[in-house]
Amino acid sequence: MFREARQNRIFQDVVEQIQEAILKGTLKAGHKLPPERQLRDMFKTSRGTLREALRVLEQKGLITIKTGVSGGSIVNAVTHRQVSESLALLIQYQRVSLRDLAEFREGVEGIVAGLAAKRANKKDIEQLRALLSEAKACLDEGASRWDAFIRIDNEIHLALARIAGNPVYESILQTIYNNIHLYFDRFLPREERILKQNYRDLRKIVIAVEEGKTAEAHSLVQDHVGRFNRLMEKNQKEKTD
Amino acid sequence: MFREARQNRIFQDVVEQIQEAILKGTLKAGHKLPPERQLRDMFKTSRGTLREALRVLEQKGLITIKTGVSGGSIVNAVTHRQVSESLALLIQYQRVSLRDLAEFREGVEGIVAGLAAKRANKKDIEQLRALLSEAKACLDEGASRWDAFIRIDNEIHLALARIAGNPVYESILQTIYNNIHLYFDRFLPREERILKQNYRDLRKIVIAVEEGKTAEAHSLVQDHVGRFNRLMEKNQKEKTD
DNA sequence: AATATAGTAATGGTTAAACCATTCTAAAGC
DNA sequence: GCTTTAGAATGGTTTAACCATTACTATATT
Repeated sequence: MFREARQNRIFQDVVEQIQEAILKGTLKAGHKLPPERQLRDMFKTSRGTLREALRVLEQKGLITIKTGVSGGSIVNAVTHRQVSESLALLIQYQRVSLRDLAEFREGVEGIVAGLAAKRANKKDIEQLRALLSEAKACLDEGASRWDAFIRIDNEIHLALARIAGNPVYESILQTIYNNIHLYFDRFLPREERILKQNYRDLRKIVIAVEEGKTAEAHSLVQDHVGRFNRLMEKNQKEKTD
Repeated sequence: MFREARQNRIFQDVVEQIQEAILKGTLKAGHKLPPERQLRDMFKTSRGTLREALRVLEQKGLITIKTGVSGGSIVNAVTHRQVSESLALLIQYQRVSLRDLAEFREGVEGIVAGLAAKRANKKDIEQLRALLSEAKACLDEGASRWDAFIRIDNEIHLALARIAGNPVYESILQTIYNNIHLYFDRFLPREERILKQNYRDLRKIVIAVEEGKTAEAHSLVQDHVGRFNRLMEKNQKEKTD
């Protein structure tokens, strides 16, 4: 299955071989790698070195490691993986300001909405409609479901990214949404008036996508994201004053 | 300097502590961590576990490890680091098509150019002008410097991203340019006519930025990137036919 | 029979001590 | 003064053992 390891840094060679196998599709998502002690023999190396290699692969997001019997290293799907630690780190440690993120989202999500309007098929529309009615339901149930509403709101944005059909946009926005909740939790005002406004925005957006109106979808999303961002920014100012 | 390690996965705890110190600025870029054997004592763990932690930090791009006396783990700068392996992996293994990347660049670089035109100061303009005359020089020296010309072309694009003043756009575009050369090398036709056209594009773009014409900068860059992409795509088709 | 409980084995996580490989520095020799 | 060589400091690797977690199975209890 694998070559014997060579090179200065043996673990690096092991990483490359396994990565190669995963990315070339020899090892498919969901497959389980042999146990560490067996891999050690296959690569003719020591367990410590092999574990350093697995650590790197885990950090790259290529495998997930579980303990216990029937645990082990499981191959992750290559697509849809987070575009990365690094962007996540930048966001988490706020080297990137809320304003920066907001500006980015306004620009990029506008483009994505335009593409989505151009490319949505019948099934995509159905998904958007389903999310929309979930959102409505949350809103009707009152304050207890507001967090669920916000989650669905995000899902609609990510659905648009998927529908846009470009994995670059999709993975980047996914990374951003995976981390932006840090800001949402702190600065997003939970008021019915605001959430209802959001719902009306989303509804208009879905309709524009459904009717294939690219320019309208673009500007609607831009406005929606922009309004959202200004709200958070105002809230941020008030909290830090 | 550090707490003693705890948690299920000890190396994870070590990673977090060192990462915290780096991102909070306690450990500054260029600083050297103590040798492994000393860190092992500080964290009251074993060298193997400690090395797994260092491997993770290295993979995250937070430290660089060198062998030999006066080697060791050196802290990297947090900013301007690659937005990541993952996007890089997607590009390198061509899970992302040239078409996807092209579409992304057309959209995003257009936005960035608009922002740059709005925000460029005198010094920024000087930098752009300098790059532009370097590019001209390469072009005049003929075919031997064409690769240098392409490099400078990329630098101008990245300069615009920096001038736009949003680290999110900047790091993402940097990651893309760090990897896209794989496509350039294969599919970019080296013809004087094309490079000259590129130079004229760049010149117009710099002038638009200089004069603060945001909309013009936006559409010029979009056209420039678009033309470039169509060329590569045509070349890709011919080569794979 | 259904359900708890305890045992068992497979797997990753950790430790320890030694040795190897690389690289800088300083002493030795010319 | 230059070159060569020896030493030491550092990361890289190996080995062998033990610990911790978890799924499954056999047993005991109801």
